[in-house]
Amino acid sequence: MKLRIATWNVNSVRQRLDLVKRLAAEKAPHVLCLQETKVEDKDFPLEPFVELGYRHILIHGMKSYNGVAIVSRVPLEKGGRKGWCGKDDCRHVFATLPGGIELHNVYVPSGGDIPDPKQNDKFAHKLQFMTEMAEWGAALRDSETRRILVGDLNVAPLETDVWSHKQLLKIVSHTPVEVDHLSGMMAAHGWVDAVRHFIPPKVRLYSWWSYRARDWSASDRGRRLDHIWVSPPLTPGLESAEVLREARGWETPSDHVPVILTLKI
DNA sequence: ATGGTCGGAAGCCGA
Repeated sequence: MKLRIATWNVNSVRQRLDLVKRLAAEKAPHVLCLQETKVEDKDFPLEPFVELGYRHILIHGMKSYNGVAIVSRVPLEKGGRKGWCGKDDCRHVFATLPGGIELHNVYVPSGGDIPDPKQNDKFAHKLQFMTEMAEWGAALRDSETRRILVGDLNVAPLETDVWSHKQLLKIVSHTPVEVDHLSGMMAAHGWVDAVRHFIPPKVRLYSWWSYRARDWSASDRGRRLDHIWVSPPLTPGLESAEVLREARGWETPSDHVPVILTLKI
């Protein structure tokens, strides 16, 4: 069968229900991975998702900050949550999809403003988070397991993943140390960037635009912070990938847009 | 070089 997976940092799931509905209508992903749901589990709006056919739901949220969820039209098995850096601040949920495919939905810390781990605890946390995810990925590594990692990784690794490589070298999300950590995380497990598999690295590609721009589309100062990675056994089945730029122009948008992968399983 | 805008909380913080 074909499986379509979307990842989307919604910046409050309760504020974005109409747009989730629109995404479901227009793209019909089987599985939708959300970040920054910003809601405790007891207050998560389950009903609207069930009505859209997403009956299988895994949530991991807290008050105000962070929060991740997997909602699915296909059964989810062996679901769980994982904490990183000695805390559980609701940044990782995982589940097994039909066919035994492991799916991980991750929200990497943003990292604050100052790109120096000595001066900025949030930046130190971000680097530590990626270091631990690299170790985790290395330990899991094998040649058979079909595994998918999606989420807001808060790093734009390529020069074409930002509007100006030169101007963002000292801006958190595109500093060399962050790109190194993300590359390390990728190499440790042998992850393949499923989006760049289809959209060549020379092509500019963004998934996030700041709310602060007067005209996000005209200035187009975006970054590609949202990613879908797959383990090597899944690469032969990759069919297409898309970053839904138009969603940034929807009414009361998130500052991130959905990233969608279709694969044969 | 600076400030611009969201969301959720509560009388600011994190993005």
